[in-house]
Amino acid sequence: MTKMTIDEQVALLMQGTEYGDANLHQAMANELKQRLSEAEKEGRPLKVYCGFDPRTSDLHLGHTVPMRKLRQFQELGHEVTFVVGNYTSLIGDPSDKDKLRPQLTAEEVDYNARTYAEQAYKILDAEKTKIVYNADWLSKLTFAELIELASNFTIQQFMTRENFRLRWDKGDAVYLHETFYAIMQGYDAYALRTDVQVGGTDQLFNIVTAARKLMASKGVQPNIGIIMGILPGTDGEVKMSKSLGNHIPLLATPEDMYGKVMSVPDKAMGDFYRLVSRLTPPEIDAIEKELAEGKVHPRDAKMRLAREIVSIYHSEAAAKEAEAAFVRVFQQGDVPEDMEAYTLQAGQSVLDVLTDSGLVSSRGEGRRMVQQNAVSLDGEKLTAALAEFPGSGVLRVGRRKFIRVVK
RNA sequence: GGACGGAUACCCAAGUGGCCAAAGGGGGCUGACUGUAAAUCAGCUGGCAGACGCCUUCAGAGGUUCGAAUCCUCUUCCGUCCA
Repeated sequence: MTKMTIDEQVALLMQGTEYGDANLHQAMANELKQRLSEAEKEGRPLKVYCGFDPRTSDLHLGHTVPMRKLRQFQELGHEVTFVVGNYTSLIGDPSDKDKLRPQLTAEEVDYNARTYAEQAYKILDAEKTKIVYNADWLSKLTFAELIELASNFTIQQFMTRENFRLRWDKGDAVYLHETFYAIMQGYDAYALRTDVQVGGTDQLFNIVTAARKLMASKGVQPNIGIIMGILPGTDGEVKMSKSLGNHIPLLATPEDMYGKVMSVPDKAMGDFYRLVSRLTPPEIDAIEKELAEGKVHPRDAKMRLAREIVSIYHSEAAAKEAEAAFVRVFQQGDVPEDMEAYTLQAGQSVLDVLTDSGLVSSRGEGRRMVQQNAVSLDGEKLTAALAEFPGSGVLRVGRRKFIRVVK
């Protein structure tokens, strides 16, 4: 990447951030700018870190938002540390939930941490990434030290946090150990002596309140918080999450990933561009301007986005192929080029084939699909569930389920 | 430790002896319309059969009853208030 001015760096690094408060945003941007120039004068890179909670091994696009940000720092020549929260995971961060999270076993955390890092290297530059485990320092803290750390905070501070507040007001349990999470995260920042900490809006309190306060009390310069906006799911409404079923897994096939991106509502396109693409602020501004002026069809802007995302996790070639398949199936109403084959058995009814091939999960659902005109063979609607299956061809159920039936 | 209240299908939530496979909403699916977008409209949304009907399901285990998601007992989990 060509050398950017400090202002350009700040613009890039603040892209996609979300502080929920203009003053805080401005304060962080100012501090970042100042810290960048200090570092430049001293001829050192900024130390940047982000903690990852390895509670799942199946990452999706939403998890990559802070990683993307770390990558930007790397490209600007800064030093990135990837902190695996193997100790904090034992507690379970209460931040993004209105419910208590389950605690994981050490083995689960360990397994997840490894697969997490592997997938993270799709985004991060492995050469330039340092991976550390926070159990290395957190497990050594004594009770006396914890008391000292904890004395920086009041119950009131925690109770003003929305997620605790909500639970408190609802009369739900707020466990004492949940408050340790913020303290531990703050201690991470202190232990690493970093300039910048990246995290999602759900980490705002941990990063901006807990970490900064704790660092200050320890006499080190508080870290700057880069608080990333939340990536919405394929519904465009709420946070991407596997449990809500609106996620795009990193391990999705190119076609699937492409299709899922295309199904994202237009209104969420900007968030996707800013949070999970490699485009720079000026490039994104240009796209949004063209969209606003009607020079670009929203569909085409989204196709570009889909291509971009598939390119990151697969390859440019795979993205082109996925796009071709998408155009073929959904824009031209044709069938995919390759699909699974199913061998027709003698005497099978339409319903038999639907269930046996796994296109539907029960005979009831199969009947429903037929009744609802969702089943076709080579483009001909099949309207009798119990009729004998006509013969070989491409069997389609709904918009996106296909199978090749052969004899 | 004491006194209460709760656990219903993917989620929220009604239902307090038969008319309950269980209202309503959300979500999901299908169709129409589209740009596989949004919005909108219509239908579907436990399993088998698809005409009647049968089976499994309302935290778990027993019981009362011709009949229980609904009543009783015990168990598990959760919450509230008091200490």
